[in-house]
Parts: sequence; C-alpha cells; structure tokens
Amino acid sequence: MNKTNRPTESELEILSILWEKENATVREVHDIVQKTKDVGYTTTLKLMQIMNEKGLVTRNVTSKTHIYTPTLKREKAQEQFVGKIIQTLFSGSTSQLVLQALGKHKPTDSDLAEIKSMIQKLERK
Amino acid sequence: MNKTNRPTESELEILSILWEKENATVREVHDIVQKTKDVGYTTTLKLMQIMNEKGLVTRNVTSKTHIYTPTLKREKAQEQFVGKIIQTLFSGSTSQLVLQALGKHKPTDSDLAEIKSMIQKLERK
DNA sequence: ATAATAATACGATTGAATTCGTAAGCAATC
DNA sequence: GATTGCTTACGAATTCAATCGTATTATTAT
Repeated sequence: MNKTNRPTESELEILSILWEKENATVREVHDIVQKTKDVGYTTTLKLMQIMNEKGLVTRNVTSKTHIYTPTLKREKAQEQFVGKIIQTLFSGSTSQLVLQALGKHKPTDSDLAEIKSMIQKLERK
Repeated sequence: MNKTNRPTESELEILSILWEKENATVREVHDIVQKTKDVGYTTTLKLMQIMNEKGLVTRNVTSKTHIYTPTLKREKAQEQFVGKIIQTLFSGSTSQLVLQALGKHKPTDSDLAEIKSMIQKLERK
C-alpha cells in the first residue's frame, strides 16, 4: 500500500506501450523499448514484474509467456502528471500550459477544430 | 557533461522558486520549501550546490551568502516536460493534452480569450 | 577580542530505481 | 533424449536522488 504509487520514468514508458497495445508480452514491450534505449531483456522483464507487484499491471500466467495488462488507467495518469506540471512549471495556470503546448507543437486542422468546439462548450457555461 | 541534464523533482521545486524571485539565497529558498516539506537546511543547500555543478543555476559568491540564479530558462523546462508528457501520456497528440487540461481546470474568461486568439493565429498559417 | 549566529563545504548514509547475470523450466527441433 | 532457444525467477550490483551530521569559515553583537 503505497501512498501515491506514481509510476517512475521507466514504468511510464512501459505503460505507454501497454496502453497503446491493450496488452503485451515482455518480449513485445522490450522490442519497442529497445528502439530508443539500449537495455537488456531481463531489465524490462524485472521492471514489469515490479510493476505487477505494485499493482500497476496484472498478468495472465496461464501460458508460459505471460501477458501483461495495465491496470492504471491512462486518464488517471494523465491527470496526475498534468496537474503536477501545471503546479511546478506553470505556477498553477492551466491556460499557460495550453498556450505553451499550442505554440510549440502545432496541432493539425482537425485538432484545432476539436479544441475550438471544446472552448465553445466551456463558454456556454 | 551530462546528456539531458533534466532537473529532478526536488530541483524543479527549487527552480520554480528561483524563477518566481529571479534569484535567491539558500535561506530564502529553504524557507519557502519548508512550508510544504519538512527537510533540513543543509539538504536544500546541498541540492542547490549540486544544481550549480550541473549548470542548472549559477551563483554569485562575492559575499558570504551566495546568491543563486537559474540558468535553465523556464520556457526551456516547460518545453522539455510538456514534450515528454505528450509523448508518453498522450501518444504524441498535443490536442489531447489541451483537451484534458481544459476539461480538468476550467480557465477564466480572459484565459479563454487568450487561447482563442492563439488559435486564430494558428489558423492563419 | 570573544562569543554567538549563520553560512558554506563535504563526506557519508539511506533508499529507491535501474540494471544485469545466472539458474532453471519449458518447448520445439535435430 | 540431447541440443538449442526462449522464457521466467531471483539475487545482487550499480547508480542516482535525497537527506543529514559535522567541521569550518565568516559576520555580527557583546
């Protein structure tokens, strides 16, 4: 029973892969991790085992090669980290974060449309 | 010669104080840190010394009490962390981040106006 | 000057995250 | 049924962040 149980850096990387694929084996995860990080297979394995102990994932053990599924919901993690960043990096201002995000990583047209409709929804209140 | 030189959690906390005040002594920083964390003075001191070694801050040593100034720019750090978050938590989609941020903490009217004008600027391209 | 106060320097410790090596099990192939 | 190749399990080593204690040096007040 940890207090925050916030995933670490490496754990987040693995989670992001699991979120993408719904679930995956260690091998599948590792092959993707390998592309960006030079790290041994057993390292990825160990990390995922620890994540299992922490309750960040569950695994299906019926066959020899285990299949891991994330239990921490992506939205939950998003909320955690975005909140943290707003506090420490944007002195609590959500709009500052939004402006920085829009300014730096330019969104597509359809993205813009989505955001606009979100704003209109907010304005209606 | 570090590769990323990304500030740690505690370093970020200290940086956010330095950004706020332009520059500050260890004592000033520590008094603020104290309000949220129960930690000894020498801990804050040590952290700031390490940050100096890493090049995250510089210090003026002419008088006995050193004055620390951040060298890492706030925008740079914002960029780093927001980019990271977009990748790992929003599978590369900026607009998803924006939607999540707007959905969570609703911004003020003037914030909304600012965001809208930003969007218009983007649309003109 | 001496004492009291406050700052820095620095080593050492703790704890957590990350990494890897090695053993052992299982399954397919020779 | 031996060999080869993946797989998990697990202990151990390493690295790094965070914390603190103690010594030393500077400043101020007595």
